[in-house]
Amino acid sequence: MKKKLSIVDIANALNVSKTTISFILNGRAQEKRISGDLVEKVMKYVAEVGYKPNSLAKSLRTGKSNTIGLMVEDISNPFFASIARLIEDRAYKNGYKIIYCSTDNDTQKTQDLINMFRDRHVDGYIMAPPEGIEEDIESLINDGMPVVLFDRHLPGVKTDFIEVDNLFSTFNATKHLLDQGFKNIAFVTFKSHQTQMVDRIRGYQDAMKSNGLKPTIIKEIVFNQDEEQIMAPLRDFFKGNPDVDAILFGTNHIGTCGLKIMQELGKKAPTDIAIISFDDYDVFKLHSPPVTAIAQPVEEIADNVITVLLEKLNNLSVSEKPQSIILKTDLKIRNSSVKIG
Amino acid sequence: MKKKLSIVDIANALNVSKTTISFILNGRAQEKRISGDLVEKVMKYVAEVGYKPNSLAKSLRTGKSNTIGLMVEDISNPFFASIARLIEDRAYKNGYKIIYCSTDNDTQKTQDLINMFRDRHVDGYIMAPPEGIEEDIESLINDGMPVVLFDRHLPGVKTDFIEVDNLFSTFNATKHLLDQGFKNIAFVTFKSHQTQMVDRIRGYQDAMKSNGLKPTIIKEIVFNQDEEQIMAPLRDFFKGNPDVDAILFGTNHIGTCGLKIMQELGKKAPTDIAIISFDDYDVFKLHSPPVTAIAQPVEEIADNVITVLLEKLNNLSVSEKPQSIILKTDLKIRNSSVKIG
DNA sequence: TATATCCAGTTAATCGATTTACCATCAAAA
DNA sequence: TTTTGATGGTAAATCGATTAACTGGATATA
Repeated sequence: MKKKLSIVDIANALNVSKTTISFILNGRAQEKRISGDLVEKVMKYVAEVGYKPNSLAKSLRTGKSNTIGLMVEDISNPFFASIARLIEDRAYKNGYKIIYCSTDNDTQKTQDLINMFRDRHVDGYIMAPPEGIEEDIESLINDGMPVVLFDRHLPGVKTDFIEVDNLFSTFNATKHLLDQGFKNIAFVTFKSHQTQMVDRIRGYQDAMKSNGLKPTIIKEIVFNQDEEQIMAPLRDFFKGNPDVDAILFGTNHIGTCGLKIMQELGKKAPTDIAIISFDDYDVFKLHSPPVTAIAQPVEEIADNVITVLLEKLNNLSVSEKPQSIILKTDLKIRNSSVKIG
Repeated sequence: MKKKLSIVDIANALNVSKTTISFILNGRAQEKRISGDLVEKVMKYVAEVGYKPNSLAKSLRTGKSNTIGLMVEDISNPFFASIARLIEDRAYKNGYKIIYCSTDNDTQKTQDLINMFRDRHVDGYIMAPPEGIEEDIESLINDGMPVVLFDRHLPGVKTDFIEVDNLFSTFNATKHLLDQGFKNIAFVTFKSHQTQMVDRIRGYQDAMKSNGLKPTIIKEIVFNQDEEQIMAPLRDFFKGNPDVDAILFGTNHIGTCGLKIMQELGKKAPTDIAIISFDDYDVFKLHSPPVTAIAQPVEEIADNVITVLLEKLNNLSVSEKPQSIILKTDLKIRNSSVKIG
């Protein structure tokens, strides 16, 4: 177990002060008038022995950790997993590491995680915030930490966020169902007061009303890690509402559970019930017949998130007006929502 | 922006030396004979002002970072995402944070990532290693770092690993197809010399041979982030082999791509071609008809991985014999592989 | 009486960097 | 001759913890 080299070892080996080594390694040689000869000698030796500065020590001194904290609802959800993946790539390319975790939409857990991130001196935060976390986020912002929210935002909190046009997306999807001749359209989703969910429900309601229909069939299910806790109420809903002819699901997860229940009950889409789900992914594409879905622009979201955060990390432009970026979704119309007969 | 409190601030406020504070906070008060009165006073004050030790400074001094580096092939793949999720949960419960990244099975990228992890002083490594990384892993182990591999292992390298019985799994799946009366069975997978893939191919070959058939229809596709790079050769394969009546796919990703191609070409499973894929997930469960799949015990894998790593982190039992844990898979038989007619 | 042991802590070194403040030397300018 | 300025660096403080070694006084033992 060879001991790791420190800057002192380098300094001693070359008979130079560690200050000089530090300046050279940080590209401040010119500014500090270190001779080209010495710079070359040091660089060569450093490369030769493979010396790398200890980043803990560096972080302790400078206060920067080159780490970004990423908090999503659930990293095993394909929507969040693919965004995490894209963010990871861009972050690494820019010299940042990612520490991530899943909040489970649990306020207490999220608070603990924020404390942990804080404690670890992450340089910036990216999060899909749960409810009730406003104060903690504000406190972060007051302490000068860059925070970028995505997928949803916190109404009172002044910070940048990236999300999609949820209201229009479900409005448009509901319209699509109405245009196909469906009337008893239900909206099934997770129970939540988060902005994205409120907007999705509103979109559904607005579309129904604009067609003179009552948007009354709304089923909200409590978020739970254990899938059976979601399946049970969903099953009840299907059994209790036999006259529903179309369902709009609020997220990919609940949409997938819905498909499972339909499989269980032997119901076919779209002949028995037409289906549209928020968040497109392979399950919907490959379902036969394929399921119409509201596709979020995952790459664009990830790109915008990391771009905004990097801007904040680089400019120290503290108090520019926060950006709100609203992206468009794409209603992928597949034949499952065509009314037959 | 309130300044963060340091141990010195606490010491000054209470007129006590910082050493004493440190001992108390680290539960060494008894051992160091600090009076109960003082302990109480310090604890109370610390709780009151919400002081938290700076973990960077702590890590710098102690050499421990309470961080685990997790490297998977691709965090957006459901198999790895769910394992990551489970590991994350257990790690946090035990006071460890996770830094993760995707290797893309790229040796160079993985080397860079290992260096980064090393640089960040992670306390332990969990990885699904790509090819050609043997030396780097050995160097980690020589430096006394705990390393646990999963999903595959590196034959020459002496370290713990957790994986499934790949050979039996594909043997069994192939047998199942043979029992159904299929004869022209193909094995389609990613090109790889990794142990899990070698075993999976062997399982297929052994089963075919044991039935007196030639296991010649093997298609290996180069791993690529860009899905179309996978789809194209796969499409060619389907078109070029019209007499294949069943396919065993080596991973969920390639299985999913296979389903997409079949959808494209209007081929139905199992009437046109029977399908079995390694790695079970929603896409296979919900496909109609559902796809038979080899389910890996994701929770068990994650559990074993983190348990073994935590053992290594706690015991400093340096040189016990490394454990090789081989778990069983479960062939989820669904009707798509029933030969009809 | 001299020495050892127990208290209840404290001093100072240390981890490995960054950064502020300073110091010789020499040439040119006043 | 003294002052100024550039050149090419270095010494020491600092970030915020942990930890080995020590201290001064009271009590117990030889």
